[in-house]
Amino acid sequence: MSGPLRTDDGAGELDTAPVIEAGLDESEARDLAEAWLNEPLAPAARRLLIGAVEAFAARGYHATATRDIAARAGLSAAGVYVHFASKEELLYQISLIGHRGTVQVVRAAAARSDEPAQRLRAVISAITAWHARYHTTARVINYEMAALTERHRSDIATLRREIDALVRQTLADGVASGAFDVPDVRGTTLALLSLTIDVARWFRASGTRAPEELGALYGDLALRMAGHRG
Amino acid sequence: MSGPLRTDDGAGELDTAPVIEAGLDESEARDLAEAWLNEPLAPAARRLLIGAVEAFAARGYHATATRDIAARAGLSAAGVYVHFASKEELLYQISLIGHRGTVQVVRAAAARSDEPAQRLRAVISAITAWHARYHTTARVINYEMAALTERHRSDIATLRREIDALVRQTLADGVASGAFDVPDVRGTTLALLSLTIDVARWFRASGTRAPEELGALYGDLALRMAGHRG
DNA sequence: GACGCGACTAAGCGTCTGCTTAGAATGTGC
DNA sequence: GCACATTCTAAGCAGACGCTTAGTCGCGTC
Repeated sequence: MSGPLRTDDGAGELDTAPVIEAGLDESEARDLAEAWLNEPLAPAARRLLIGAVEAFAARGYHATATRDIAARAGLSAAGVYVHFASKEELLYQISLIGHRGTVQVVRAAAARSDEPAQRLRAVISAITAWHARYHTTARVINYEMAALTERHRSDIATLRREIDALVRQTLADGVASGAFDVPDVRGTTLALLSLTIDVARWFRASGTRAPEELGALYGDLALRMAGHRG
Repeated sequence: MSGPLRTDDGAGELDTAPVIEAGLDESEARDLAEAWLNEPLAPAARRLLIGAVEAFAARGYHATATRDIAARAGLSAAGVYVHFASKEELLYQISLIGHRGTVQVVRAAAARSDEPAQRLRAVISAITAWHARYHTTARVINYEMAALTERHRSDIATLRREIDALVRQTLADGVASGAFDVPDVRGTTLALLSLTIDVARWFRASGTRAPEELGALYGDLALRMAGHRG
């Protein structure tokens, strides 16, 4: 079986070991930059996804030619279509895998504490660090959604809604317990997620701030925005 | 003289009357959506810029054909090149006019008070409201910068640096006066601007929040992020 | 009413696009 | 050593792309 990936292949969920680094060299950094892609795939398909992420992030989906993606993966122009049904399917798979990774990171962070303040800090700093570490992937999945078909876009929207609901609930819990002071829970949720998503736009690996440092800063800012009494 | 707009035409600065609305009807809303474009231009050039903003915002720069922009302006495909030297020049003019408008709005807001807390609130809520009201334009000028030539991109970067410097200075002033508690001024400035820019990504005119309401919310959040003692 | 001039168009240039087709190469099972 | 499936490529199709060219149109000037 196998053949090119098409939408209706329902792939199961996988365990993602959280990636933690400290003082890594260049080849480790490169491995890490591709660690978002933890699905079991044919080597050529994996190379295509990685090449597509790099190209889409650098030039945008529409400005990227399938020939360029093929070349990055060491294939001829036609080689793409052995593994993926279309250029859009490539984008969809990147978006799906990327969003699944984010959701898992968010769930893991939320599981660390039931206390609203600790949970909010953990969740926001985890999303922030993910967007910083995998900023190329994050750029593609956050800014190229318009290039997806309507069907695919609504699949992705479902995953995004889970993250939104978790942050909103954490704020609401904190208000209920008296730990937070939030006059506009909906608007503040929007602002918090907005803050973390925009990291994908400006973050450069060459900058001075490590993903974890940025996560810590944003975790603190989130507590301030929530009016945390501490 | 005249002829197609090219980069080396140095156009002077203009006064932009701030646009304030309350209870507007549909045609007023449409006028308002185009109020970012307050330069004196030949009617066809104006229609081209407006059509280009709509098309670029909806589909992205690279996915937009010059034929589509021409059609929106009621011209033939070749008509574009009577007024603009290239598709990139069209993007650059949009970016330039848009950024000039933002800078003026920021300057006007900053001029309303010397007191750091009031100034921060005024500046952040003004940038936010601008990004919400002119969200189509804001989307183009914030997310299509990579499509500009290097020369044009660095022109735009100069305008953006002014906004960044003003916010950073306001935070630093507040820290110096004891009004703010900001452990990381550089990082908090980044977060504040990030918050306002991302409005362009998610804001829809059909949503429930008016630009000014969102500005007020974000102005309050900014004071919290700055650790304002109030 | 001839002239000049800027605004505009019909047609088309060379190139690039996503994707298909027909077939070669490679590896596996028996 | 033959059959089969899979991976891949060379070649190319039909259409779209940004932009140019040659020329028409309508208007203000004298």
